[in-house]
Amino acid sequence: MSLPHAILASLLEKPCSGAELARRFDKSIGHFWQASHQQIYRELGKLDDAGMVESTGRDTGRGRERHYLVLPAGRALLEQWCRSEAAPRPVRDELLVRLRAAAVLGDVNLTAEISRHRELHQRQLEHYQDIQERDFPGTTAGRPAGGTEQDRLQYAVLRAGILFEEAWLAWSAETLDGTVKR
Amino acid sequence: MSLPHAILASLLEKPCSGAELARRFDKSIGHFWQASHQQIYRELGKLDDAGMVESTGRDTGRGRERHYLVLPAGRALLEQWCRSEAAPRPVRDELLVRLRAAAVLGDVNLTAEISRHRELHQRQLEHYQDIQERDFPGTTAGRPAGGTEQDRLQYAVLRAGILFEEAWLAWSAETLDGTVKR
DNA sequence: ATATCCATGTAACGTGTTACATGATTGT
DNA sequence: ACAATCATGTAACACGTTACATGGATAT
Repeated sequence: MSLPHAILASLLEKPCSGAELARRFDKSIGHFWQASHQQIYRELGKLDDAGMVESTGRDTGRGRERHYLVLPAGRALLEQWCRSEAAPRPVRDELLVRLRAAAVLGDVNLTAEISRHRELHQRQLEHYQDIQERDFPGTTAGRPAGGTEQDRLQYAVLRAGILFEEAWLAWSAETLDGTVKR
Repeated sequence: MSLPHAILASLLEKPCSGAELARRFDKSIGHFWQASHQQIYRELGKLDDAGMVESTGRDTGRGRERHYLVLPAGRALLEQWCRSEAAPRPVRDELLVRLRAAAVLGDVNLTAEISRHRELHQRQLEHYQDIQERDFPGTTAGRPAGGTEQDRLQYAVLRAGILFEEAWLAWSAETLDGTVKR
């Protein structure tokens, strides 16, 4: 149940239209909470009905651009959610199910698929590193060169992405090493 | 779309009833692909209708135990799926959304929540390590002490869980260090 | 004017979650 | 007989995905 909150956070940072929100999602929050434009429009509608956001151009219908703005109630909701507790989601990965299935079937070789994933993760890691260079220059590992509390939080989020991709790379390296080459 | 395949793999390993499947799920495949018993019954019904599995005790209705067995068609389906390609799912983590929101709000301290997650991940890691000791004794890191291809695949799956939890621990350590203590 | 693209929106479906209901089994 | 428990199942809903439809804006 974090999509509405992710939307509120993004809108709070900068009010915008649904389409722009969808685009911005792809480039920031979407790195760890994805949503299609249909989901976003749906949630924006609900948030509007609930009085959490305000939309310019009511009753404008289809092709008309609508701008959204977070209302105080929306900010309060986000803050409350932000202070609440939630359990971490367990891992959910299809490739691991495939590995388990291959272990049962006994005659499926997953080397190529693991390599393919490895390259995808490699590319994702490079992407994150590019963002790091752009947004947090002068930082090679650990903590940012300085900056506000907000910078540190943003950096922490990016850092999580980097560490996960690195974990994937480490895993695929040792797995390819152990399952095939020997 | 991997739940039916996860079920097929688990059933192929050992035919059983829906309830037992649900229980076994919690302890093995469920570590990286969770499902409630309702989901499992639903999928078992579909797999049965599709002729992928066979169930003893047709028309037995509610409280009657039903045993399921994978049919050749089911095995073929699993094998085909196992050879297919799929993109890795991007990270999806609520805590990171919270961090982003906190960065926007500016007055929410997430230290306690991060610590709490850290402990949960620590426990999960220990759980995986217990499994490692039990199922792959004599292995401290890297690859198992020997064994069949199937052992190596199973080990790789477990290893993925371990590496992810370690990545979480590394992240939370450096984040707690960078965001608060200074 | 018409082709193209963009923003918004609808519809249908699949997957995941929560709550509850019913029939069998077991223990007392 | 009765309670407790277990296995199976239903219902309703939230979330996510895919495909498509409509209105407006832009360019030729």
